[in-house]
Amino acid sequence: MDLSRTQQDYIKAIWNLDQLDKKAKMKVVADILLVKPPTVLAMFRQLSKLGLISYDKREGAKLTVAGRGEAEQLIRKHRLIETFLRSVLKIEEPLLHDEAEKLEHVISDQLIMKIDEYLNYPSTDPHGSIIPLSRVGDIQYALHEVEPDIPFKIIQIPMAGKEKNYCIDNDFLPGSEWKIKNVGPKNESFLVTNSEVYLAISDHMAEKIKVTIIRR
Amino acid sequence: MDLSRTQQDYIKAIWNLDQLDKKAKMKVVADILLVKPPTVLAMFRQLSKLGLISYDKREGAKLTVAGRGEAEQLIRKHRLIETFLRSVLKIEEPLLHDEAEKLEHVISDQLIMKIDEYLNYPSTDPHGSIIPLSRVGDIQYALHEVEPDIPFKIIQIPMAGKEKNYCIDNDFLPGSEWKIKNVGPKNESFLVTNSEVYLAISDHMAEKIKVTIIRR
DNA sequence: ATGATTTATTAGACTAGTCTAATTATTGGG
DNA sequence: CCCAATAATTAGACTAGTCTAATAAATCAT
Repeated sequence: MDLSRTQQDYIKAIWNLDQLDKKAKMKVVADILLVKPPTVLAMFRQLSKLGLISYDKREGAKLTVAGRGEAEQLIRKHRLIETFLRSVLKIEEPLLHDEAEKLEHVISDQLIMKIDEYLNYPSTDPHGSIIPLSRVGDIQYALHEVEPDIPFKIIQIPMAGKEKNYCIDNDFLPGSEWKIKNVGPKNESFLVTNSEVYLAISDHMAEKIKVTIIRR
Repeated sequence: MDLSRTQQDYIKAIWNLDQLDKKAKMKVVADILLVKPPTVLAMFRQLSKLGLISYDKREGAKLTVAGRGEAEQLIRKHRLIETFLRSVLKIEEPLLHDEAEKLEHVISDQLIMKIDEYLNYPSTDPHGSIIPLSRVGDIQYALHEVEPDIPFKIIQIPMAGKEKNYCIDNDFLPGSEWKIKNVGPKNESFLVTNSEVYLAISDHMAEKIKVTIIRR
């Protein structure tokens, strides 16, 4: 969805309160995020408009399914980052938490995938908290965003003419599963394979092709 | 000094141009940072006011000593991060650069020290570029050499008698952090503050007091 | 050296996120 | 049940970073 750092902070605060069975009332959220109530109100309205929360004066803010998804991807990043910094660099609290708090907002899905892989897909963080699963599979990427060797499924190929025929001729079609084997030196082409054939895809095409990551 | 992410980007752009022996003209910087010239002008003025650059229409922007220090700390972080991500996670270009570009703005000095230690103090990054040395805390100045509004930490106060008591009574002690608020008309006294109290220090004392600049 | 092109500057406006001060709603204790 | 305390909301303003459109200055090519 692409939320601002600020929006992410509010979503997380609401999620955290929910975990504690507390209502995300305006005053409470304001105190947590060190802002004033009118600021929170403005942000609640913004997040409602985005379909991430519903807000009611007496119930406080509640995450929608979409909102919870966003929150859990952030929590996932936070906990993977803590696990990583702890295991590699032996970072301890409180630095551990503080750094994760900043890093979770800037580390990409791609890098988080690598970290997850490096840690061998841990299910809990250094505090024993559960690391939410990646929502990969729900998230759509353009083909050129996918890391080499990560298997993906094609969702959509909005092509026409010669390009379309090229895809059809090679069974490079929605529903089929491939992975990137190699990327050209200037990112100008992608060598993909379905473990039967190899196929070259130009950056121009790669940017338009929608895929989703496959979880095994 | 505590620059915004945006300010950091401008400082880095100017530093990079300087490395290529190119003048940091407005148009050029605008194109690099994907903004329009008036935006760059506004930022150049802001950075001049902060004492980080000097700007002249035909010469472009030039980093001051302070500005170059800031730039090099950023470059240092960038290169250490790239080295780290490469060596631990085997991240490759272009992801490597993109992530470092974001991480360098949020990773603390403390964490960078840990990374530096983990990597055993490397002198070059994966591309062979030299990693600038940390400057935090390494250069010692006499108090009277420090610029106004630059925060510093006291290292040593070789005083005795009344002068010593004056320092002790006012918590003006090694380890504490201050900055110069004002300098007397003939450089004969320095008004310093720790944002709680103000204190007058004579030039005679100022010449003996050893401090180090704090860069945050 | 002068007119055309490019670059720099000014003026004024917009957005996101924040604030304060004033007002309106809600709630909980006698 | 009423009123005082607390919470929510409105209105209006500020800052940092950005923009566009118009003007001024510099540079460059003949």
